[in-house]
Amino acid sequence: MAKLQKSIDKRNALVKATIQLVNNNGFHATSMSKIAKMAKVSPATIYLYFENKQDLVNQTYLEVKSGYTDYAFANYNPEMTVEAGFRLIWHRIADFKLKECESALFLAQCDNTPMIDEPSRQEGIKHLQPLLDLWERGKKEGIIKPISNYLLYAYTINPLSFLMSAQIRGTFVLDKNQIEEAYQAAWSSIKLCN
Amino acid sequence: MAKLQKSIDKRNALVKATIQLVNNNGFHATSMSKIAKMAKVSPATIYLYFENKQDLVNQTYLEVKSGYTDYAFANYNPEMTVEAGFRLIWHRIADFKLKECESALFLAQCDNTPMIDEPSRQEGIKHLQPLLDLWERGKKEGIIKPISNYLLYAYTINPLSFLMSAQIRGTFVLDKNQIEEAYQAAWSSIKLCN
DNA sequence: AAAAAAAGAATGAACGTTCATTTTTTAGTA
DNA sequence: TACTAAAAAATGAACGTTCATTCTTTTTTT
Repeated sequence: MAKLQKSIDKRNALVKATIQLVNNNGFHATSMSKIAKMAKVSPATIYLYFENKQDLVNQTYLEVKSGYTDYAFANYNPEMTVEAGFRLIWHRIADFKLKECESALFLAQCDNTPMIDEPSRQEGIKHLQPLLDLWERGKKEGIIKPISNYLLYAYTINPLSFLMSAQIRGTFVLDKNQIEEAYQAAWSSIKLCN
Repeated sequence: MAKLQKSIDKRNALVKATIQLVNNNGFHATSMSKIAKMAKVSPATIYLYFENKQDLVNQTYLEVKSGYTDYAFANYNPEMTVEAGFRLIWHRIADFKLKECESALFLAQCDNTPMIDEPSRQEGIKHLQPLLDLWERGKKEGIIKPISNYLLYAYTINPLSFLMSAQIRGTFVLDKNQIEEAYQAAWSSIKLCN
């Protein structure tokens, strides 16, 4: 196998091991030696690919985050109507959170603890811009309530994180019907009509 | 000072130190000796009040959680109409999350990492029952959408956690107007009317 | 044969927890 | 009330372990 491919494989194994260990045991119980063992690599090898533990976690976060936003906007086109665009993006995000739950769970943990440093967190937020632009357009066109983007996010996208967690914890299953109900709840919370 | 009071004070200091350290540095960076130092106590003393670190964290979680639900339902009365009851509980929860943000931030971290063990987590959920009962009544009366309580929670209560985090991170401030906008978003996402 | 990648063993520091001792509180006696 | 002895509470130092990271050597690739 080519050297480069082997390197990529090893790096990916490390990133994947980090995600799985943090998901199952929490960041506090995820040590470098456990990551190394799960990735079938020497602890010392990690330091050929990452500066230190913080760097490993930051890079893992950014990789997962951009996988998420790439998926969310993959077939979005800014020419769409506001409602169609929102429906599309919302469903892509729902899809991602429910299918790629390993990634989604990891992001939920990162977003709620200080395990990620602030620069990486800021970097991760940038990728959501197309959705924010869509919302601004929706407000101008009088289709979406004229409220802060934080509110719009809190009431349409953030609930999906909670539902994903509940689903993983096994207390609840989101079927197709419920996803549609969730979409209706999201849309009715932000649409402007009477 | 009475012996009992002194004990209570010390226990409270330990619980408070745990909350503050976990909030500021994360669970992974919160050690027993740091907790002891912040509570102005010897590390050994912690073990007079708590079995071990996990027990300290579990107990802290349950204490904060019941403070939260006590506040939420303090002036709620099951005789109220569905809409009035919901409005009241929602505003109490919003109040708590924005004023007692130390507690709220701690709970948000607990709810998104495996730092709390499963029995304590289950215990913490029980206290929300009055809200679930209210929702069931609302569904029967045709006032609230006939959807899962998980969805109702995700779209009305959970967004407040996100807004609280954003506010603490300083990227956003929720004023009185915005709280009312948030309430309208929450209510319009679950109320039943064409 | 030289260079790069990977390894295991070793590092000091920090961890959660316990131990032996000291300090504080309590309760009984004068 | 003042004194004292037993009990309880609290301590700092020390325990064995594990941590993140580095060092030296071996293996693999060029």
